[in-house]
Amino acid sequence: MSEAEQESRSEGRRKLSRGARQAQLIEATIATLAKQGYARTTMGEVARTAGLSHGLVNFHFETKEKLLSTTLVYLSDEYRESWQSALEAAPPDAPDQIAAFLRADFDPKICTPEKLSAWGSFWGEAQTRPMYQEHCSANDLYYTSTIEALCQRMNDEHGYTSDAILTARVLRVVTEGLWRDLMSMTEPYERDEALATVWICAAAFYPRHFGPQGLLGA
Amino acid sequence: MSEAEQESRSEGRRKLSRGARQAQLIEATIATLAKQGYARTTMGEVARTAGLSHGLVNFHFETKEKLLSTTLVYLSDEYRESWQSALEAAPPDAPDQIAAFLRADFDPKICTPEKLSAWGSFWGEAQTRPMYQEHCSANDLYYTSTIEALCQRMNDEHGYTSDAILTARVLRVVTEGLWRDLMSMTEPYERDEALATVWICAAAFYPRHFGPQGLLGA
Amino acid sequence: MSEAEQESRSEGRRKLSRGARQAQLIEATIATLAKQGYARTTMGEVARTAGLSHGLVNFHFETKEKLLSTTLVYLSDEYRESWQSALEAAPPDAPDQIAAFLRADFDPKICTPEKLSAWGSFWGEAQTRPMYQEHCSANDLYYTSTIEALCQRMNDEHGYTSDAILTARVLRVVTEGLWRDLMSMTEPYERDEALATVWICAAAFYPRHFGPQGLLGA
Amino acid sequence: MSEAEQESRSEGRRKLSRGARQAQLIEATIATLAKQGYARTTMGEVARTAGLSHGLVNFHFETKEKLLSTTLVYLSDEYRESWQSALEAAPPDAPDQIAAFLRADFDPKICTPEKLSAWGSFWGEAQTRPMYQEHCSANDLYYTSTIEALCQRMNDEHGYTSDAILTARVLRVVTEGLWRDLMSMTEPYERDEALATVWICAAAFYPRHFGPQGLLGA
DNA sequence: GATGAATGAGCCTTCATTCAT
DNA sequence: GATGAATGAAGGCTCATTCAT
Repeated sequence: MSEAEQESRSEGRRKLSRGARQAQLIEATIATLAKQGYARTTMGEVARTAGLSHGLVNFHFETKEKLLSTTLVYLSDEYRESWQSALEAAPPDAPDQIAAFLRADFDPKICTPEKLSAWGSFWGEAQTRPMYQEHCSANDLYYTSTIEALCQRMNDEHGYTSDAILTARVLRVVTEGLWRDLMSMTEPYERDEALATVWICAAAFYPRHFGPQGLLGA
Repeated sequence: MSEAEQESRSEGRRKLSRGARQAQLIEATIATLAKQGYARTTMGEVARTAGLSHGLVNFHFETKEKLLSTTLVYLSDEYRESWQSALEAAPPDAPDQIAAFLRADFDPKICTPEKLSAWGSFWGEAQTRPMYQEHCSANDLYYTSTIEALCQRMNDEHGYTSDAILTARVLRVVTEGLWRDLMSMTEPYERDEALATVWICAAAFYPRHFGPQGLLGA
Repeated sequence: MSEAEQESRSEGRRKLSRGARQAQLIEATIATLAKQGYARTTMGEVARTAGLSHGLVNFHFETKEKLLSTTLVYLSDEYRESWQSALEAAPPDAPDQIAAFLRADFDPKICTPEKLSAWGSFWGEAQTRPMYQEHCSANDLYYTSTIEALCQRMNDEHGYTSDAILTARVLRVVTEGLWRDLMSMTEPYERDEALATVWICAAAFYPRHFGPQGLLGA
Repeated sequence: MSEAEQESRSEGRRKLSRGARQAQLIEATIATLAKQGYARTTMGEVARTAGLSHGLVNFHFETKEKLLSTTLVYLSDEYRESWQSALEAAPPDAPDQIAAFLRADFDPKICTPEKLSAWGSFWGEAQTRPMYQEHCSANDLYYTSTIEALCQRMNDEHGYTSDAILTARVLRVVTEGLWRDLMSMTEPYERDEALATVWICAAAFYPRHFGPQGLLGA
């Protein structure tokens, strides 16, 4: 990105490879969605944000819908890759995996105000629902089944008894809800505090591991 | 609504009081937001949904923004009144109050797919944030401080020790997140299951009162 | 039209009934097709020709295609009505009917440079062929079968022997070809001379009736 | 064309002589005009049809207008050369010359659906009239004066009395009209039948030569 | 009050043309 | 010669808003 940015600031006329321009335009789309909202995200505004002509956006993406769906796929895949690699890097024990999961959701690379706002645009706009289903449901199902399996392992391997499906759902919606706070509040709390909030929730369900005495206690 | 509906079906030309027409148009706005999303909610579509003429919407609301902000205020106030009266009707003890609170959030009158979708439109659309702040922040602050006070009373009066602010936040964002599930899933679970989910969350924090053995156990 | 013209020249703001505005816009479309050709006939140009805003064209016709097809239907029906009433007004004998037919094709109301040019736009543009088929083939088939029947009657009732189908086709394409001359030549001959040309063609096939000695001789 | 086709199928990158590339692009332009019509004939579509890159069209023709006018000149000259060599190959007597003329108009090389459609695009499009005048009027005048002279010779040398100018015009517009039938009908008659039609027209004017008993009778 | 014709700003998209590579 | 990225004018269409009736 840094190269693309530098490029757009200095000249903007030089030719760039297809991939580099598309990445640049996806960045501009995320920024525009965050700043203007879905309804006011126009091709012209995206082009202006990128410092390019509006014709170029169509040259690379053909339609507005393709630009938006590509952006959504980009966000969705980046998010999946983030928590996947976090899980791989963490110890295999269920509590460690859940801890890595929660930390990944509030990773500074993923949990930026811009990206959260862009997510919010897609979530809120009824017309994007088919698009969302088409491009994100696989990732979302994967996410849900992964955390459900981990909650089940907390019961099987660590002696907890809460309903795994519902507990997993709570952990997921708390994360989403905290994201919504971060993106919509005029003066939101810090990412750290959001992580602390989901942590006390995990502690409520799994006190021996996430509570003050637990090894994973904040 | 029944009166308004009857009206629009039979004649649509009879003069109606200011208030009745406005209510009719707000209903139509909610329905349109839910069906089309924010970006495709046009004055014409609202008028068509209401079975009224194009110009009449402007006659009653002057601008699109006023129509939308009035609709938002309507939703926000209806919601506040719902949980307020639920609290008043419930026993004054903190656990009963919290239980009433949670039940009110999934009351069939409030928690309809249409209204949830309309909420989602306002939440997701960055451009509505100033409008949301202006019209809803008072209600939202009231909601937050009420539930925070109740969580504090759970500590003070019933011997729990969780952080009241964060616990209240968890209960709020779980509710919001479950709403989002209900509005966006193609085949969402039932309202009952959503209530059960927030309930096990409350049980995790307040096991003696919301857990299986508690008097309020589902 | 006179009222509409007067209207558009003086004010252009007064409201007009749906039908009157649509007629005015169809006139403007014909004029634009004649002046600019199909490819440069834009909604904006039609609106400018009519002295109205471009939004109004969409208000009345929704799409450019509907505007053009309505215009085509208008031309096609006007033409059919013209020759039909000419046939009705003429004596029933086959030569008189054919004579009336030919005269109708060069009637000053039908055979104006503007309308001929508009016809030419539809004929020449491959993309309008489906539209033409849909809206004009019935009228065209009616035209063809009528003149074929008359040519057959010339054989049956007046002792000629030429192939009725082919003769009818010659009369039709001569008319069309003369129209093309009138619309495309920089200095075309007069309508009278066009009529004289088709007449000597009829005389070649039916000399006793259309020739110099015939009662219908020019 | 075969060479150009082979070229574009195999490699498309090999350097080709200026003339060969231009011929290839003219063929592609004719094909595009026939398939898409004038209004939708774009540089990109021509390039795609030719299997070449976008920029190459501009490299060879500079502007769209030059591409189109070159194509028109190509068609016009090819047509003139066709009937000229037909006249040269035919006996010098006037009836033979006229017969050769008519046959040349429906020669399989000239009278293809694609070329007729391309002609139609130029005829119908008012904006091309200046271009047509500039590039084709000489050929057209030559055509007209040639056939008028032949009709005059039919009177002078073979005892007919019809008006030579008007008869020549009839023969010309019948040909043009038959072409229009061939290009626009969904299920047109065969080229043979078109030739038969113009033949009976000639027979009507010159029965002793083109009629059933005439030496040139079909 | 109520209707719907009328306006014009703004959007998405197409496309001729230019030009760096 | 040849490619394809890049530009910007222009077109079709939508829609909030105004206003005569």
